[in-house]
Amino acid sequence: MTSTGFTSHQAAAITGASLRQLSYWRKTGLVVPSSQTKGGHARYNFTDLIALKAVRQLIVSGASLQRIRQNISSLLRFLPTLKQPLSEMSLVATGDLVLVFHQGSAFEALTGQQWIFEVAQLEREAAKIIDKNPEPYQEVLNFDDEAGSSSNGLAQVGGWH
Amino acid sequence: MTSTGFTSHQAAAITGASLRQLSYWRKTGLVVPSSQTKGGHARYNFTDLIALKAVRQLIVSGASLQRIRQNISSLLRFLPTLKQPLSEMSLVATGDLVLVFHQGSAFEALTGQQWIFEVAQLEREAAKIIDKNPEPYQEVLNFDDEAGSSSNGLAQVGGWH
DNA sequence: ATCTGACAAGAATGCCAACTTTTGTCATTT
DNA sequence: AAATGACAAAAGTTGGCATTCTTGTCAGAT
Repeated sequence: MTSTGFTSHQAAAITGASLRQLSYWRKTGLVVPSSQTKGGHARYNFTDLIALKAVRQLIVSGASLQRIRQNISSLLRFLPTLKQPLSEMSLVATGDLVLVFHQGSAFEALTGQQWIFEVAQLEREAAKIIDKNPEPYQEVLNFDDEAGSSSNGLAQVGGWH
Repeated sequence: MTSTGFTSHQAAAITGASLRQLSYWRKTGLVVPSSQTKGGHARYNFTDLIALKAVRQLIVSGASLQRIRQNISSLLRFLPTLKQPLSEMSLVATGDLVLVFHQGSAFEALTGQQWIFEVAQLEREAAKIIDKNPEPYQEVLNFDDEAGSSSNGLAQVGGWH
């Protein structure tokens, strides 16, 4: 059985975390390497690296470890269950959460909750409302206004929380 | 000059906010309709609706108005400057910030800061490190491990903050 | 119809002090 | 080379209380 994986040094170099941090996160269970040598030395696999990088990025983004803890372990549980190739996945580590972008939709790493907002939705909503209550002023349907909205539709916000 | 735009009622119905909220947000400057009737009645344009929907979504996502204030006004300033059609844009309103997804990259609405993480980056980093420090254990480059990483690359976290 | 003003409940924020967590550094061990 | 242990500095959290912000509801004005 060859012991594959990244050493602490390598993981630190790749993810930008310090060895001390890796050690502490290991000890406190935030990110535990998926395997280790017979002598007890850490060996991180690539999924571990993803978690480490996410933690590192969250810290850089201003989150505290205690907040991060809520996300990362569930992210690690979340990743292996993904059917689609991870290559099409992006992680966005913001203030204090991790968003997983995958195949055109977004999930919140903590809950797996869907988070993306379909582009056409706000526009459709607007059109629907206008149909029901035709207003005295007529040009309401003309979205090509001074705000820069081009004719082919706009941004949209929506979703279900 | 025809007064185009959405009335308060319409804007409320489309975005899900209450009339009282629209009123308060108007009064406090969070989202001010871009025009109004001679009688002083609000007329929201589509860009305003985007902002309203974003605010609404942030509230639903658990953010407080006071946090939201930091984002929305800059979002409104941000939108009209976009050269690309807004149709290709998505907004993700998370905990307390707005991410603008546009043409494969992400911006934080407040600062316009780039936020997306290129897919190949973590993998490239890993390969680079391995090249420099060839390890005793050899299979480190084999990312097809039990964690579900498929052969065509993995997730990635990165970016510049 | 839509806005404004006024009252009140509920939520969020700021501040401060005690406490806990996180990280660096360095010495020691395996 | 890598992990562990110990000490200390820096940063983050908690709880309580006063203050401020948000929102609903309702009455009145345009």
